[in-house]
Amino acid sequence: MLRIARLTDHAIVLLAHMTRHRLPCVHAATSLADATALPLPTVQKVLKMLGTAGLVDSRRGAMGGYVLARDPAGVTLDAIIAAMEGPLSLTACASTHTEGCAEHAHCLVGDHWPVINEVVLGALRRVTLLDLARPASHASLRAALAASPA
Amino acid sequence: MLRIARLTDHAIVLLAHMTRHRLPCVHAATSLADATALPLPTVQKVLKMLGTAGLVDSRRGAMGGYVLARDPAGVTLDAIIAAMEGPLSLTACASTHTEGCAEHAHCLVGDHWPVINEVVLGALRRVTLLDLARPASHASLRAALAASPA
DNA sequence: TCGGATTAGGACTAGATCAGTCCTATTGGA
DNA sequence: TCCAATAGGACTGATCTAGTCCTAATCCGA
Repeated sequence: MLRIARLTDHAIVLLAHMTRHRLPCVHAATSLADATALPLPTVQKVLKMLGTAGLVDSRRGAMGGYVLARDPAGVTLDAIIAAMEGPLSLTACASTHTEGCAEHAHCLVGDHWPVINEVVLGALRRVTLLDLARPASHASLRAALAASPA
Repeated sequence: MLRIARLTDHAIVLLAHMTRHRLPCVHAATSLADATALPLPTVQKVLKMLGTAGLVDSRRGAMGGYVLARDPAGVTLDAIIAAMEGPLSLTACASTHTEGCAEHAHCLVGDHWPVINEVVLGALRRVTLLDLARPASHASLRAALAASPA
């Protein structure tokens, strides 16, 4: 467990596809749905969320569609997750560790969550969209991550 | 989001309490429920799961209860999460990346998940129960984690 | 030997969350 | 003016989770 939402997974697939096919620039939701074999309504929903988060730009009207808003090398995995699911917090305490946790008085552990949270976040921040879009051999990704001992 | 289950959070609170109060050795579920202000049935459920996973030992009968099965310094956060939620996998693809993912043919991203999964796992493996049980200032935890750049 | 204390194991229910779908309004180009 | 395409929101069905409860098994002490 501790898994990301499926919509987030879809978002990554879509963003990776847009990264690999940056030439036509504008991708209509329908063409993305075809290319990724995801249901169109779902693709539309995901793209809307990514647009709200500023990860993709949208163009309405005929010949409209979606474009990557930023350089794939600058888009980190944690940003994608945050766009789809809100800011990462392993527990309710992790972000704001005083409120939201009824047992805070008894829960001395709560003090540590923000730190742990930050460590996981750091791991996700080391992966960029460009890494994710690189097909097949993950030698490059592995190398990038090996820089810091896991 | 990307948060751990609440039962896992409870498990950590209980384990941390048992770590801090190792003198009486055997803790009855009732006394743990009192000490942590968690509902008794929930505490029982969590302890049962931790017992199955081998993190605590149980003694039935009068004067029975639960004891830590291992040295808190050797129990890592990822082991606790695994005990409560099964092995960590950020997506269905992450563990066994061929089956379980209907879109695998279109999803070139899937290749990267095991790597990312391992990085997050590594972060969680650096935190021990002893760290979590240490109250107040998380200087020690922060120091332990600072060993590897986040 | 008996009775009370305590865990083991499983089933069950109510609630929350999530994925997916659909509808209507808005926008832009031909 | 019409068609193509996104924007925004509401809605539903399915899935998962937390929490509760019940019965059986076990152990200690009187």
